[in-house]
Amino acid sequence: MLNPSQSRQSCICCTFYPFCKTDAKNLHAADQVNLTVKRLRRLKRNEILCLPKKPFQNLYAIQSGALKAYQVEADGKERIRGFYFAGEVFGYEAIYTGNYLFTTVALSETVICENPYDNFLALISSQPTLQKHILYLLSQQLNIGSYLAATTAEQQIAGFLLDLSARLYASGTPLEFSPPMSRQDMGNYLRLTPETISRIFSLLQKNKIIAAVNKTIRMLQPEKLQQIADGLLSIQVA
Amino acid sequence: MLNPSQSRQSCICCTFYPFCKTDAKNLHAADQVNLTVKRLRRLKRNEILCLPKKPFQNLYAIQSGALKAYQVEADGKERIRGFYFAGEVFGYEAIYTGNYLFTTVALSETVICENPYDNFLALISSQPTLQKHILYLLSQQLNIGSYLAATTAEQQIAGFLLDLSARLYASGTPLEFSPPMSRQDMGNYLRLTPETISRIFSLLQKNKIIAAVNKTIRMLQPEKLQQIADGLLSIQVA
DNA sequence: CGCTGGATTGAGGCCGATCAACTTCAGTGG
DNA sequence: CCACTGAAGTTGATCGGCCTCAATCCAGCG
Repeated sequence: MLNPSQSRQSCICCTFYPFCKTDAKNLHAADQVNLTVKRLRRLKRNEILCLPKKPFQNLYAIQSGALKAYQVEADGKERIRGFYFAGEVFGYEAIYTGNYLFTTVALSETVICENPYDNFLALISSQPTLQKHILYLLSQQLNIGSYLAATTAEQQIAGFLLDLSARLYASGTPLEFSPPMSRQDMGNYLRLTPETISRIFSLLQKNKIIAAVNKTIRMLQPEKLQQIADGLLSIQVA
Repeated sequence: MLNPSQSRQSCICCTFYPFCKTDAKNLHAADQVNLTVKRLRRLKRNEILCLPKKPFQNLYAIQSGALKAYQVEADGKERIRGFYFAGEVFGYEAIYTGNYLFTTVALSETVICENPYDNFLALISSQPTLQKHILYLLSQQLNIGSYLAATTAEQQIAGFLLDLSARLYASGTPLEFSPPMSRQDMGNYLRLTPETISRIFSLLQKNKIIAAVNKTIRMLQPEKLQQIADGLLSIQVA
């Protein structure tokens, strides 16, 4: 599969590349079609990408940055349903309902490629390799968030950190990364309060399992983090 | 989309029909290919369909019955990751990892259509309508289990019941259905104990919101169930 | 009829939520 | 550069919902 650890400032590092070329020299007929309809967009922090009940039209390939998708529940509370990072695609859920379900905002400066679904269908029909890649990406989405099924807070948080490190691909070592979302957002997503997040982060630091300096998290003992996520290890309180 | 309320004893009512015909009179070239590889299988109750780490090869279209997919966690406990009913497709998650992740067993007598993935890819490449339908089904899977994000037990259970009623399509009214899984399985899936499931079922009955006779559940006030799922209403304890 | 496993009901304990105080930090303007 | 401000993060004390453990009930079945 594609290597998402590269910089994603241009199409050449997009998750759809090389199926969705824009280099003029490489254009085929199908790419020509594609070129006319897709559109690069740059979102500022907190800028809204889409709103719920908006008719589904586009899939979005994230080139850099991060998105958060949330619903406003009937009781008025915000509930975060997912985060989307560079190399991933947002919008699949809306195929089923025909409308976007979530309010989606950029967590930081974010570059996305807007791809109309009709065009997308035509594109993957003409390119079996791309079709396979798309199904792969969709399958990935089905697998994300498995740690949400965990029962204890420390299991969920450990799983979340491991997931982040795998999906964020910090430039250097994957053991160090900067979550683009607030503790509040983490807690909301994991159905935990920011207080609980904070407490467990503190315990993880006291046990030298992670180190948090500024906004950066370094995993000192990822294997222990995995054990915690698996329910094989509990954090020492003392 | 297809109407899953029909009986599903033959291909004519499969979720892939009419894309995946077996009627000799309607065979096209692509169908011929398909005919040679797909295979109907009948599973007995508790019969295992697939095991974790088995290389991914087939997608399974469920014609009748129900499947439960679970993992055995590192700590040895069983954790149910999903239920699959007639008209749905099982196996998408495995595309990403290349191996099946779950132990999958039949909850009752179940008829499935085994479809090799390579053949599946070829099939949908040749049939844009089917491709669209597949993406629709995949998107549906992404939307299932949204009630798992709820915070309270009664919200989750109410959401689960509404989900069941929509996906089980009981022959007569959708307000009455028979969950094919035990309380234990429900609780495991929702991260609740069977005791909690039982208690809340009792409360729902005392409040005349549902009626449970034998294994059958009848929703007396589905709108209240929806309100509970949405966090707008709490069950009266008295 | 008794056996067996699931379902139900009750009593007490623990984990995470709630509420509140304090600290840290980013952003702003003097 | 520093003071001010408001939001985010941390830490502590208390509360409540769900889990745990246990007893009982019940349906299915030989």
